[in-house]
Amino acid sequence: MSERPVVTRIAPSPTGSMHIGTARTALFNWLYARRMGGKFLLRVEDTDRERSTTEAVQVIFDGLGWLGLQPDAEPVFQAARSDLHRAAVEDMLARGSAYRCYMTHDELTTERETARAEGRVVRSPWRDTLGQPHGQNTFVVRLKSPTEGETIIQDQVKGRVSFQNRDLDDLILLRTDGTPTYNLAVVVDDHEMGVTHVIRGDDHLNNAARQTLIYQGLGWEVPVWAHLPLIHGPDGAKLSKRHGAQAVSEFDDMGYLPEAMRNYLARLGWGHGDDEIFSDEDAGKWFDVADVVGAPARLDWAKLNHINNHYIRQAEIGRLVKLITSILKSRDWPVHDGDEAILHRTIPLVRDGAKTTLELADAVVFALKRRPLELPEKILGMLIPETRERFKHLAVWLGDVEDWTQGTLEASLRAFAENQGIGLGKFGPALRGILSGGAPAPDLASALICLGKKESLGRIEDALSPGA
RNA sequence: GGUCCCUUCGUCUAUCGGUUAGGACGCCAGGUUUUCAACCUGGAGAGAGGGGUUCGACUCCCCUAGGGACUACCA
Repeated sequence: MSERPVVTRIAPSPTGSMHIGTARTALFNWLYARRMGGKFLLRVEDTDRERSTTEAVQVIFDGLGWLGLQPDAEPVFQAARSDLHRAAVEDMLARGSAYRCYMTHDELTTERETARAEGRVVRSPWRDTLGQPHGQNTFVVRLKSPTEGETIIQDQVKGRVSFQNRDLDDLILLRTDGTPTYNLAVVVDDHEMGVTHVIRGDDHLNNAARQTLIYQGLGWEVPVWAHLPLIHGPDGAKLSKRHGAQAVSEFDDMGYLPEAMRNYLARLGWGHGDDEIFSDEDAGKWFDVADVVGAPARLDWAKLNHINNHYIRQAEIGRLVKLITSILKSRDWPVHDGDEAILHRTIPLVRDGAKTTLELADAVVFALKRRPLELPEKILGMLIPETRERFKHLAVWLGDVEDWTQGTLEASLRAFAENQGIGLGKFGPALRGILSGGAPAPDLASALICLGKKESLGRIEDALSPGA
């Protein structure tokens, strides 16, 4: 289409939270820019000064940063560019593709009602009154859009979409206070920023027609459009709070890894053959907006969990140690100095079943407990005299194990069971209980490794001492 | 009301006129087993409905139904 290098952008407005749909739109823009060797830009649509606090803007930066979707240039702030927007309107006025409309609010309301009743679009009487002198000075500037013919959107996702121009009204470009409206600002900014591909939610598909008219009124080249279907909740309704999460930060809080989110979000509305788990590099090589599915996709927690589990298994242990430590601290769990080493050997042994880092944190607390452990009734109940006797032998038996490793410990435990003439099931549950204090714990050999020899024997000893 | 978009297993998708309609998640059954999980094996499960076009339609066209977006001097 265009010989220029590809430039994509994400243009969120600072609302105080970053919707997961916005995140996916950002991802697709980012991936497409990578695929085409182009640039991915960020524009903050902060023209609503009420909501656009610095905190709200920061939420966008944080969300993008967490997801690892860094823009390739400094962010652009829309509110700072109103001079540009106004200049563009002046130009349109000069070209005759825009006009001043002096309708009052009341007149507008009446016109809107009759227009609706007549099944047509709102029309301003000022549209064809050239250079009309007027007493009052309040006016808006409207786009003088064609009333015949049709406007075609060649959309990369939706295909060819046509609109009858008679159905498109003369939208307002400049308000009575002289500030630019959204549709105008978007067009001017995208043009100014050199955006070649507008990839955004399909709630803007209708706007694309109007914006095309603005481009034409300005004599500018229309960008390539790609309108992505929205993300819905598991029930098919628009994703909202009641579906569990909506904002990017919530996914972070729930223990999802950014790379898992990227992988999952990429698969939501897009596919590449049978590939399910893939790297950013692969996605960057494969992704094409033209391959995006046209229908809205539903958020599926089970699948997200599965992918997150995959990436938790892949993650570097040191990184997980940091993540888990901060989760524990946020839960007011007393993290001690030596705990980092414990986490380093515990995480690899318990991560396989963790769907989120929150679950990983749960899986790790048994190893972090301090002696003497408080044993729940259920475990105490298992410690009948016969079992206590057996654990005395076991303590000695394990005390003799020099090589405190998985294979050796497993063999040792089995040998002990055999030596006692019983099955592992006879004392395994009780042993796990006194080692973990009732908290979730992995298989016995793993649990022993997580705790280390000294701590393991200590916990057994505690359970056997009369005071326990 | 008007304009526009969407419709393959429960979910995400593959298929781009000719396939036993494939994969993944989930689910069910079995195996393994010291809890939970993980893991291994197997299984059930889909083209919204109706018309066309065609030798042949999930794929192209039309209608219906059902979802959704937009319809602000909000973005």
